[in-house]
Amino acid sequence: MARRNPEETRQRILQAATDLFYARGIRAVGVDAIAAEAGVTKRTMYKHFESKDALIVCYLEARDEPVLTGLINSIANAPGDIADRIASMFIALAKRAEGKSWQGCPFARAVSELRDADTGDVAKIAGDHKHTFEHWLEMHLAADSVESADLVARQVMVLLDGCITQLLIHRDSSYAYASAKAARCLIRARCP
Amino acid sequence: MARRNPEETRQRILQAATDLFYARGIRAVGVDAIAAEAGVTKRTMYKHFESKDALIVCYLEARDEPVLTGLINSIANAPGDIADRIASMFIALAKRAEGKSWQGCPFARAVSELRDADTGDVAKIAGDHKHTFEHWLEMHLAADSVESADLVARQVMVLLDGCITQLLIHRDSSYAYASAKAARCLIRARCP
DNA sequence: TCCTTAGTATACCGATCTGTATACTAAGGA
DNA sequence: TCCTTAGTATACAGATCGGTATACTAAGGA
Repeated sequence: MARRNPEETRQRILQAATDLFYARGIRAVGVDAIAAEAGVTKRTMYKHFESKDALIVCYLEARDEPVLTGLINSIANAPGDIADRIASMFIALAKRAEGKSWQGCPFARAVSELRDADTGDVAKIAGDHKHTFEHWLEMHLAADSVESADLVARQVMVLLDGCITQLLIHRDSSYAYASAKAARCLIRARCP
Repeated sequence: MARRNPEETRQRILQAATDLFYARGIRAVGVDAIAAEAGVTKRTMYKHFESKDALIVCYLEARDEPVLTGLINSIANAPGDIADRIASMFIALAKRAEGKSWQGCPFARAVSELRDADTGDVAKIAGDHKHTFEHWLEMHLAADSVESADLVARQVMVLLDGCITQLLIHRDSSYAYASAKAARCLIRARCP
């Protein structure tokens, strides 16, 4: 089976790492398991990624765009004003969290798990990801003439990650509905 | 050094496990490191705890009361009405999160980290802990005549864990201030 | 005095961890 | 034809993992 497209092989390895890291946790998954899942020898894996740490970084960097796209679509494709549309994001989240394969936010979980090692890189990737979405929210809130769009965007970020944590612990979608109501309230209300 | 108080030895082991699990993560810490930190041989450790899994469970169960006490005190000892006092909890959290030893919520991190193994036990302990505090909040909100105290308590829980996640990722206390304002708004506002 | 208790010291088990070494194969281009 | 490329197969190194076995010591109570 030689002479395959190298880029395609690289993607298969990255996909295997993504599936396993997300499902079981980063520290819980060994490189042997990743290579086996990708249908590739460990030697080939190390030709494409110099170490497990590098693979972890690539895994997180690769999640940035699809996760953002999913969140943004759940807002952009919803009806109503900006408050309704952001509330819809929480409802969409509740639906996804019902599936067994849903395991929360890969960025928050990576930061939770890797507390001493290369926390620097991981925290930066996670922080950039969260900041990107916060900025997107701020712009869209401002476009709908919401006052203090920066503060409200930040509060929605807090609600989002809090909602994810509650869903992961309780597996009870009513936390998403409470979060949706809170978001609507914070976006619409004129708070002192 | 024989003939020590067994209960005191057990506590020393549990304290070492607590320090290491919280600082570095549960999967990242080996039983050898815990025994060494406790100044005890591995053999002694296994006389007090039958396995690492049992030690993990004891670690989490032992965190329940002190964590709750800390949160409750940061509310009970603050001035103002219930909205002000709950807002103070977020400010106190921001202060604690400035310290390097602060690493977020031990329960949420344990659930994040242990996704396949004995997730059952761990998720139950974490869920009970969160529910206990949510119930405490609900009672105190109701005592101050806040409408929909159950909903508002749930929303404060979402804000709390979201705030912790943001603080852990960004290490930026302004997220706590935004959370405090959100909590005040949700407690005081009459939302549709 | 003797036995139980609580612990130490040390060594080991098999498994798994990240990572590397050696040797081979099949596809395609010059 | 021959060389480079992309990969396989297998084995192993050195460390660490959770957990156990053997043999010993020192403090107290009966």
